[in-house]
Amino acid sequence: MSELTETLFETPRPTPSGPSADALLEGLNEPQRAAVVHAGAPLLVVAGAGSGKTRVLTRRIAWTISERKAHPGSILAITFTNKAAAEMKERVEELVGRRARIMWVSTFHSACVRILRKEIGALEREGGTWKSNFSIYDAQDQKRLMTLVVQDLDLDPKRYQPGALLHWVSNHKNELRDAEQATAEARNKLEETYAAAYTLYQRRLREANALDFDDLIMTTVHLFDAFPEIKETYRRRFRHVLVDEYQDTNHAQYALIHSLCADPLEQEATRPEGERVPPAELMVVGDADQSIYAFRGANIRNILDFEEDFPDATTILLEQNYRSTQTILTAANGIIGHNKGRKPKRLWSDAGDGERIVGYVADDEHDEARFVSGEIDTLVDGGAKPGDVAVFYRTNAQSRVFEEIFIRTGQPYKVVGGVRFYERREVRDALAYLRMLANPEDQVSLRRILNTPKRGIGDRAVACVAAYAERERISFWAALQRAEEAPGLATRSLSCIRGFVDLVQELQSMVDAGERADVVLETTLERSGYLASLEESDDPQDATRLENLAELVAVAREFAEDPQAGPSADPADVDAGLVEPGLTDFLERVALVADTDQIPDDPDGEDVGVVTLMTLHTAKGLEFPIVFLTGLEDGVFPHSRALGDQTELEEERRLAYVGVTRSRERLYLSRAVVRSAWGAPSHNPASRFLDEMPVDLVDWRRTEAAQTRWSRPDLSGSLGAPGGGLGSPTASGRRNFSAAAARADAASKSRKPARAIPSLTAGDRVTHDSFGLGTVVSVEGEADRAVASIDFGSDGVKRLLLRYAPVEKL
DNA sequence: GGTATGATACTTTTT
DNA sequence: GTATCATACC
Repeated sequence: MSELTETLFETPRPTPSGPSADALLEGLNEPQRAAVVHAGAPLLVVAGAGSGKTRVLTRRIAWTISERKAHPGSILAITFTNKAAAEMKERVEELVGRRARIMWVSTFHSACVRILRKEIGALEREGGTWKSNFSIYDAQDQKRLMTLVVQDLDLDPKRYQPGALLHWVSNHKNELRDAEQATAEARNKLEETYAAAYTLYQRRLREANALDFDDLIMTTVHLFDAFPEIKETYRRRFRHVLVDEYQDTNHAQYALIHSLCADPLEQEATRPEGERVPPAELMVVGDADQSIYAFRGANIRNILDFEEDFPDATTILLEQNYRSTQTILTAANGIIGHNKGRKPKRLWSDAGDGERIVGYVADDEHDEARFVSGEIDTLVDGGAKPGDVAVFYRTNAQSRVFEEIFIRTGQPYKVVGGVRFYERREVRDALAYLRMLANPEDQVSLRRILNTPKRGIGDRAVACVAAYAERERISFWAALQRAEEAPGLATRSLSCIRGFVDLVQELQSMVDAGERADVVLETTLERSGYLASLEESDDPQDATRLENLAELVAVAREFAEDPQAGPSADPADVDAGLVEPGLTDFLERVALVADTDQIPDDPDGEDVGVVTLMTLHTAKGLEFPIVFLTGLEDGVFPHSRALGDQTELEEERRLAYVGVTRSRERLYLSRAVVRSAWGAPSHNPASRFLDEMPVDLVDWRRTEAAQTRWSRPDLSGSLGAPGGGLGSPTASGRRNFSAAAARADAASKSRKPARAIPSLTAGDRVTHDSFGLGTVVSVEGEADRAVASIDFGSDGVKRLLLRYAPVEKL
């Protein structure tokens, strides 16, 4: 950071008149300026990787406020993560001062929660209306609830896997199709069952006064449809709507934006001219080439069709990259150029060619990790900071070998993602207690902690109470309070339940008194015996659990003392007195905030930072001077699930594009000839993405270790002489095939024989965990390894590699 | 009702 | 490699 910028930050807060127009446009190129000052018609900014889109967004907001005199409260800016939202707000505040605080800058989900907390009372549910203290169910809660639904409907959980059902439900919600519609559209027995599960699942959510992530969006859209006057309130309020990462929006999110920013026809018909609410001014920013969440419902068509959806739209293209060397961009362009049907776009840089890309073909994943580790040592010796280095991989499981070697060599590192803090068992248990206290109808949370720690309320007792609740049409919590009346309950169980009910009531009185979140949490952990049970245990893991709980208490305390600090804090709410240090607001904060704090900020000055490990998905939006892109093998990256499916392969390619463009100065590419995936070693050919880059950009290397290995007689085999040119990754892969075979053979001797795949033929109906219901089109292959083409309806035909998988489990 | 054991499946994932 | 689940036992 230059002295100049530092002084700039130290100048006093901008006066109410704000910065000068010149300052807001300073340092921007022509298309960037055009995007900042554009007024009126909907605007699409196609922003290539590293083209300064965040700068454009923040400057545009500042421009709108200070030059076009928009009220900050009339601005709604949507980002994909809370971290991005916090950063954007901060940067706008630096430009226009404190008044920027009342803007809404948040994720789709947070924005919807804020609307729903205020308005959801308008919507009906069984025996009343929704209450604003609703719980928010995440993936784990959803799975628990769906498991209960499968039990209630007496379905075979093998045939109807909760995960597959949820995927199906989620797809419907993203498309704004509710359970009634799904039921009406069901064309066969199987789909009817799926729809029945959807229906009951939604009923259970309503009974629990709970919404899942997808509901947050869908319900808001439905609310706007059902109550035009509510929609109008928000249309009047938001005059300027900005959406970041538009390529990752799904249909429901699109509909939400559309209802705020399109000129509704029905309005023109029913209202006199003067009373119409004109549409908000819309700007969306995105890059179709970086769309990597289609598998989660994101619809890349939203960005591709923008000009048709908003007929008078303007499009601005940002192609100049300010991040990477031309070498890196040429490689990235080479890869992404292989995708069909994309709008032409070519990133360029005036930063010069820079370093050549380094490639490495490893013997196996350990060798690959050794190479990365050794290379980092060399770089650090040459003056690089460990914090400048990132290691990317396709799946979280691949992080292990890197961790092993870094631990051994003493290289400090940080893994981003994987098992997150808020997904740890003890943290979720603690939060389940709190959620159940805040919303006693929340059955999933209640049942989670009912017998945690063990207090003698087992499956039998739970079943009795559940049956009683069902019969009396009362909530599970109400049934617990009246457990004496439940038939078939053992006296022993009954007294255990009484003890639990007393505990909860005592804790609830604390919540009702408006006690601070951290106090409630600590008391709960204490009185419930949860802490004691961990303290008594001699499982070493439980010591860590205690630490994590202490950390959670610290988070709660921080929140209670200053509700406006923290990544998703919304000063607008705080100023309006909406956020209180109590339980509901704390729960909302943790429900919608992932552990973004894990990602280290740019290391400045003395801080050398540590090496960062993460998946390619997590890497999106970040940048590092030095990047290692590992596991470049067909079957790993691109992922085996995507092989043979054009659509998915293109998404993998975009992921490769994202990975490559994260790098500023140096890029390393590596692959392993043999890699152990769950038990058996497998031999994978070089990733096709390697062949898609211009050959002359990459220097292929090998190390001493690899040389010795190849010259060992038992490993070199008869397929070819060791050594020789290394130019082609495919050639060296071949050479090592016998090594792979030898190891695979040795491994298989100590392993029990693989189970054959039961016959699977065209026409069979199957379920898949992610894609839901499908019909088999064809199967090719042998006993323990086959490729099946399966038609998953709206998801298209997939080709899946089956390994020892029984049909039903696919 | 609780616990130890073994078998089994699962490895993209922001909210 | 590991988390979850079913089962058999106490």
